[in-house]
Amino acid sequence: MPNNIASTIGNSAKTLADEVYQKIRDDIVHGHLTAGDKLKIEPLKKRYSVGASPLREALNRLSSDGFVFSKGQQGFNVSEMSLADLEDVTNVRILIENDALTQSILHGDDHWESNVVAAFHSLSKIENSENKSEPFLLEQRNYTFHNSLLSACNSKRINQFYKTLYDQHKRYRNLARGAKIEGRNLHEEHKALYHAALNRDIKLATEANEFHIRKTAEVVMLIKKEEWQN
Amino acid sequence: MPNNIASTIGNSAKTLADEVYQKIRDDIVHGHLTAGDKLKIEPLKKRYSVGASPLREALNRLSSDGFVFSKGQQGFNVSEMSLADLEDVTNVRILIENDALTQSILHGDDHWESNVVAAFHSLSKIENSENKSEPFLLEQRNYTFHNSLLSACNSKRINQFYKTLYDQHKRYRNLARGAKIEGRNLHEEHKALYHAALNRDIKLATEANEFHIRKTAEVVMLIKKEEWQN
DNA sequence: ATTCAACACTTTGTCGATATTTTTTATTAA
DNA sequence: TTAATAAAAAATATCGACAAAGTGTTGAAT
Repeated sequence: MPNNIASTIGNSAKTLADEVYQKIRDDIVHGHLTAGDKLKIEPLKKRYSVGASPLREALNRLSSDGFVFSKGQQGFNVSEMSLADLEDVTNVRILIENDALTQSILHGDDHWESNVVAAFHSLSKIENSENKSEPFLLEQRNYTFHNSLLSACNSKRINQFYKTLYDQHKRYRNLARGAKIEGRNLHEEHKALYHAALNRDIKLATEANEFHIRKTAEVVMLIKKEEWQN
Repeated sequence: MPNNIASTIGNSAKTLADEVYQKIRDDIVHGHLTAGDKLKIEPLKKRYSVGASPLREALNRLSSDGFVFSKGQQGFNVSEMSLADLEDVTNVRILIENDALTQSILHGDDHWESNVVAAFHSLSKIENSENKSEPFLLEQRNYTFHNSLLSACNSKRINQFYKTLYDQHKRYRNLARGAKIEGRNLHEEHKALYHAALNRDIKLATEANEFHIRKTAEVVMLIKKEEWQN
């Protein structure tokens, strides 16, 4: 019967390695640690206020996930970004997410439906408004919506892989933050996906999902084309 | 200019953590470490003759891959096996492998073809013979054949995920080793897959692949049915 | 300019100490 | 006896210091 705060608020007994794993992952996804950066142990110890052991454990997990790469005896680096890699994340994410979506549509019950409805409503509310002052909130509700759609997929592996792919894609998406996008209506894309899913139309829903993901990737490609000399 | 043996034979500068990762993974796949086993640090240090740091780093990577699970502050355990999990590996492996196979058939060149031909020939040679004295050799050539089929898939993520899924499936397959299988002709299944792939018939090839994988899973289910109370 | 050797830096791995947590055992009260 | 509680033991997670091994660099000699 431990009566510390963590055990009363949440249930998860997180280790330091878990925490620093999440922090570094976030920093990579949001670009605070940029592609190719060398991840030296000593500076990181100070930055995240942990010892070498949990740090190295976190870096090992991140390299399994593909956010970091380690080679021989040369330590760790933040994974590189490239056009080819963006294409890879995009294709694999579509494959995995469309499978999850299909499973969800097949197995989703009333509870699933109402979650989707609620998430879509929350997202619509700030998508429609002209007030773009809350990019964090928008990102959060965007994730909640997409996640609700897939939440009735009961494959442990698909769910885990999907989360990794979502964040890897988000890392690319963050490169294009603030870019002016011509002729794109995000809300309409979400709406199409939403209605197809609730109508249990697998073909339409997966097509809408693929379109949505590819569009996002295209925006990034357009902006980074020259930098990646393609 | 290091002149140790490793650098002359192979190229990869492996760390102790890399080595112990592979050893533990092999021991799990081959059942030397059985489902649910507690992986205590001290005994493992002696068993693999390494210190705690590389050991914990290996265990962390294995838990990312799903061979091991770690919860809160309760150390590491070998992942459990169950009917539901076998179904999950099977389904996800089919999804991933069929995508890889499709990509391979689309992009495979002459070199790919000749690799497939060679691997199939090697496999056939020992599959046809009555001599079952070499299960290790058979397993090796089986892997080489399947791998050659997928080798023209150029998605880094699919390739990595596929290897993990193959080993997780192999872990289940090993449960049924030596079981008498009625009415199954492995060679015919491989042959169908082989010809469809070389004929660039994606539909036929992926169907043959799915059939092959499901058949394997069925054998395991049949044997473990009661034990898993289904 | 190229080669080679000495140097510094980084990473990897080991070990031991410590705090925290979990599990087990023992004890007590009903 | 059973159940609840307290104490003891074991295991885990973490840190810091140090040794070993590898990498890269500098600079002199050819």
